[in-house]
Amino acid sequence: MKSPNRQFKDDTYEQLARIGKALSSPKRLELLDLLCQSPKNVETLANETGLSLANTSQHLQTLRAARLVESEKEGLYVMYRLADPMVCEFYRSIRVVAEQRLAEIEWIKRRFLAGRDGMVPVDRKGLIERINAGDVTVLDVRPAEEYRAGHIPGAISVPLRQLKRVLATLPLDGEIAAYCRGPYCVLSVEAVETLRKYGFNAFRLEEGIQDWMALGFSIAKGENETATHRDDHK
Amino acid sequence: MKSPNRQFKDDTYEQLARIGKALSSPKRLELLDLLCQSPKNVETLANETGLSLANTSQHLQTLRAARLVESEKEGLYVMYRLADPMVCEFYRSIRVVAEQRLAEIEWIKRRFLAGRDGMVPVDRKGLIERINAGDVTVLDVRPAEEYRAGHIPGAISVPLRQLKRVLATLPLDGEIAAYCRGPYCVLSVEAVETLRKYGFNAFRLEEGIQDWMALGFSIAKGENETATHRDDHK
DNA sequence: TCATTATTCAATAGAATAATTGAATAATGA
DNA sequence: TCATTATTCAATTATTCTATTGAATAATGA
Repeated sequence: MKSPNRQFKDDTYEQLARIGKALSSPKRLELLDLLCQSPKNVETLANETGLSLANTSQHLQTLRAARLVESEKEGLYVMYRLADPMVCEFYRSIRVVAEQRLAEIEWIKRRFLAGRDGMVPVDRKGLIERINAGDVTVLDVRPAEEYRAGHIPGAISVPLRQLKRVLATLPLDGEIAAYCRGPYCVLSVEAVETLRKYGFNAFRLEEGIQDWMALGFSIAKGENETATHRDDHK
Repeated sequence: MKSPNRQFKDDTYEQLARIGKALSSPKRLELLDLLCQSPKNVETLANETGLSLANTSQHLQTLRAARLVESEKEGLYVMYRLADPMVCEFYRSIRVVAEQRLAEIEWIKRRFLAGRDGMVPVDRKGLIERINAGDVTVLDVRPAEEYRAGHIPGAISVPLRQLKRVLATLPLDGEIAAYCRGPYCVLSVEAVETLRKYGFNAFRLEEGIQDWMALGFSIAKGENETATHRDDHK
């Protein structure tokens, strides 16, 4: 009964909606956010998101059906990764649109940071300049694996759990910036709280590695520089 | 029971998902596509999409709830428009991701164009160059209103229904390119079919005005140049 | 004022989606 | 081979979404 024109449009927009549907669940967006950092197995993703294993698996399969992620069996684990770096850019563009259009996001952020010591709104532009100039010690407080997959050049990998252990090696006189996965990740907030408690002059860098790239800066990949850094301070 | 961290994340991704949900329905994507061309009232949108009025209204309200579109009462009509030009860019980015990731879209396109005369795969790059050089007569076959809201510089507004009426004014010896709303719009396909039937050397330009802008080219706005053009040929 | 037109609202039924549970599968190493 | 571990599958329930219908609202002009 449908005209061929109508059929063509229906079929086509139906395909576009596959992408939209994949992005219509908060948990799937969180999974994408995590996968933008580095490939991960199902259990890791389940732990990070607070979803059950079966549920995580189902969401991942939905994302895979929309061809936004791919999976590969590696030994006993199934590793999920973005199907294409463009997916990460696209996720970022949703984030940007949402932040521009939905004032609620700003409120939620404020409410969360209010009372938290990591808060203090920083002159971000100045901070980024000082970081690029190498005037600031930069800590990458994500899991080491994510650091390896890509980090801000010169940043030191200090997964949050190890922070207390390396406090002694950090400069008490200079500035310290901590960053993590991006604006919705709270690792850096906690890192800054700890650092301040111990008297460091620490700030949170809201930008994650993807934002850093989007700002046009280069990134570094590969091994943890923690050890090296520790040696420097021995 | 939830930790503040978890609550923050849940709240935030819930907001992002508002955008995703808005994009999870084929019909809403089609509505966005149409609104990227120019503001429109509910009835026009209902006719273009084949939705009932009430249903169209509901979908539009969903889009408005996600702050992707805005509405304003103008006399007896309610005009809907994009809330921000960035929404159009964002819609385009979904389209690009979908076309890159979902091979199905290419199949659907091929299936539709197979047997249609508008098909003939054109050397698009060459065509665009010739258009920019002014070597091609370019027809904008969308409704006049959309032409007014923005068109390819030098293009002539010939809404599809008026095509037969202006055939006599078109050059039989040169090339003619027809474009419309973009790759999922079939106005230009029909225009090219008609033009060829009457012996013109006509091609379809798949790019819509948004794609044209994304290619870095300028656009023109304002009045219909049809009359002027007709005068040229009198 | 009343009739007309464009749009929205409200209620409903059917379809699709998400989370949960427990069972099934597949790779690994004992 | 068997037990273990990681993941997926299948079935169920609760929830949310979509399309439809008919009534309600709001602006317009007779």
